Amino acid sequence: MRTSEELLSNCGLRKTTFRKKLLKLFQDSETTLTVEDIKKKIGNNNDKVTIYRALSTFEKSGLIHQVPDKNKLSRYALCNSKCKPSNQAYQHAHFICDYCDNTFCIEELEFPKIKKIKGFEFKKLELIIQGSCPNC
Amino acid sequence: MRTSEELLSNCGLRKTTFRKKLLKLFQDSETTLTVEDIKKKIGNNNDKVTIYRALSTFEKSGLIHQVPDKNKLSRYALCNSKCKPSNQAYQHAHFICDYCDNTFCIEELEFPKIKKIKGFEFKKLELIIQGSCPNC
DNA sequence: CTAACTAACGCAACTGAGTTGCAAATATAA
DNA sequence: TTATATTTGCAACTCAGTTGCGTTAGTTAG
Repeated sequence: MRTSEELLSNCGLRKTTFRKKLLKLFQDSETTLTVEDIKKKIGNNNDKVTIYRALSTFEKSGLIHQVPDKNKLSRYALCNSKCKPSNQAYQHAHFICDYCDNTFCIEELEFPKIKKIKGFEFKKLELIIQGSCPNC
Repeated sequence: MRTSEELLSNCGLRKTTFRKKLLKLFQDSETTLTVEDIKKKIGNNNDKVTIYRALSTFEKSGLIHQVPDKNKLSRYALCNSKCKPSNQAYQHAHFICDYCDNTFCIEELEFPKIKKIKGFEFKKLELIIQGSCPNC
C-alpha cells in the first residue's frame, strides 16, 4: 500500500501535517468514518471546518468516497482500485449495522445484473444491506 | 384504492383535516415527496412541525416509508402491498435522478439474489440506482 | 346533543451538522 | 531565504429537524 505522503503527492495535494494524519487514519481504520469518529480519533485539537474541507478535497481527488450512513451523517471510506471511474461501472455495496450504526464496505460481492427500465438511464448502482454486523 | 379516510381509520389514527389532506397528497402524487415539496403543494398555512409529526406518525403506521434523497433530506413515498413486512424480505429499489434530484420508487424489478457473507446477517436490501430520469 | 377527555396542532425557541468569510499560519516554488 | 499560494482556525452563520407547551379540534361517554 502507498504511504499517505505518496498518495497526497500523486493527487497534487499539499502534504500538510493534518492531511497526512487524516489520510493515515483512514488507512489504519478497519471501518468507515464519520466526522465525529475522526474528531475522537484525531483529538479535538483540529477544527471541524478543517476536517470538512480536507474530506471534501480528498473526495474530489478520488482518495476517499462517501458511504451511506444510518443517521444521514457524512461518512467516508478509503477508495480502492474498484472505486476508480475507469473501472467502468460504479457499483458499490455497503452494509449498515442496525445496532452499532456503523457502515461497512462490502468488497466480496458479485454485483447483480439489473434489467434496464425504459426512460431511465442507469449510471451508478449501489446496494445497501442492513442487518447486524459480526461485532453485534 | 382506499380513500385517505379509510386508511387513517384502519390504522387507528384520528382523521384530522391536515392528515386527510397530507395522505391524499401522497395518493395523488406521481413522485416521492420531501417536506419542502409538501409545504409547496399544501400551501404554507401549516407549520413544519405538524408536517414532520404527521409524517412520523404515518411512517410508524406503515402508510408511508422513507426513501433515499440525493441531498439527505427526509423524503417519503406511499407504501404499497410490497412494502409490508409480511411480504417476507424487505427489498426496495429506488432511482435517484442526478438532474432533478427526485427519487422514484422502482416496482418493476426482479430483485437479485445476494450471497451471504459470514458474520453478517442480512435483514433488508435496498438497491439505489442513479442516473437520469425520463423527464430529464 | 353536550360535556369531558385525549390527541393533534401551532408557535417559539432550540439543536446540531455542515458552511462561509477572513485573518493568521504553513507549505511550496523561485 | 523570500515571495506566493494554499491551508488552517476562529467566529458567525444557515437550515433541516426537534422539543416544550398552551390552544384547538376530534372522539367517546353520558
